[in-house]
Amino acid sequence: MLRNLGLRVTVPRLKALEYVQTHPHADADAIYTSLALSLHGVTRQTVHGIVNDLTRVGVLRRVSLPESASAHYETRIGDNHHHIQCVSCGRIEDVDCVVGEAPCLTPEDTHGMRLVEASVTFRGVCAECEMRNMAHEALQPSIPLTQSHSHARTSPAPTSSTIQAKR
Amino acid sequence: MLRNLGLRVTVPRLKALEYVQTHPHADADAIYTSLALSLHGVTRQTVHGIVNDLTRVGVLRRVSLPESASAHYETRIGDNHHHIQCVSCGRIEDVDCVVGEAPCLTPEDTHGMRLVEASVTFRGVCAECEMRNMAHEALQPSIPLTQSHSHARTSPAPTSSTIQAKR
DNA sequence: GCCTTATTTTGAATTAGTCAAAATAAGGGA
DNA sequence: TCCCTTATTTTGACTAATTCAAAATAAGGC
Repeated sequence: MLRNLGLRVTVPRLKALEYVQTHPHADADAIYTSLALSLHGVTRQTVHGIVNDLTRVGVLRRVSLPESASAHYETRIGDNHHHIQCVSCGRIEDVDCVVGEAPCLTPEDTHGMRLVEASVTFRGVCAECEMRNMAHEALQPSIPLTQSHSHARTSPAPTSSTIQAKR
Repeated sequence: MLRNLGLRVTVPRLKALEYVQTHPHADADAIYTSLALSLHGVTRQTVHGIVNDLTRVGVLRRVSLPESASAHYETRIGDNHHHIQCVSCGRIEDVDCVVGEAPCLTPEDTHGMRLVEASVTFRGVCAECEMRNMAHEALQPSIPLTQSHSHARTSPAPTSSTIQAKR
């Protein structure tokens, strides 16, 4: 499978591929953690090398989402499907098909660029986070008038750091 | 303007805002470089604090694009416009949304999530890069059969590092 | 003009990822 | 099957983007 793409078949590559197949949208760190369990010497660099190679030959697809600092990988390629991500916990799901105005997917003005791809990312709030946020709001019914970034934090706001922590 | 959003009006904030207004899609580092010219003590942390605050109150919009490691900021908010980015040089342009309001597209299956927004990102190749790439192809007409990530690089491939270098 | 407290500054840490050289191992050819 | 070439992995250092926390500063309501 890898061989006729010009890549040698190695244990780390196969394990990484298997992991992404069973864990769609895994990031490099998750793959590393998984590989480290069975192989003793693997490092993050190895994983980065692998995902870069596999992405280049088209076995993996790299997905960058606004709520995640790290790139995610998936084996489902070829169908240009999209993603929906919870802005609160970072959960990612596939979206097979979108409905809406076609013009939204064909820009009127490309500013002289040749279009390669249109990727749609939906940002949402998953049921669990919605629930959790409601509970919080019940305790803090009104929006404070003043709030700063470093002090006077209103709540343990589920920012991207929370998302990272979920890994 | 900032005052009735619960934020104090400070010189760094005003300068940062002014810079983003005149330089749409600026990233934190570009803002920092600009501020450092006129203000002597500003640091990157200050800029991050500012853009975080201004984004939170809705004066700025944070834009994360696949080809850029860093976040970009813009003052054009409220109209739900999209972006097209050159995959080669990282240049970003606005693409107007025909619908104009938040979710201009909706997924067939939201996987139980409440939809917040559909962000559409177009990836393309700008005219200049197209030109440059053609010149390169003329020199290297065929794709090598085997290629690795660390050695045997085919060309100074315009990856994201190239984009970073543009800053 | 003072005082509270939001902002900025200072300094250190974290996360994601890259680069390069040395060691290892895949797999085509003898 | 063994050897040799060279792709891949390992080792180690490094960069970029961003965050965290405590101390110093300054906005703006009184």
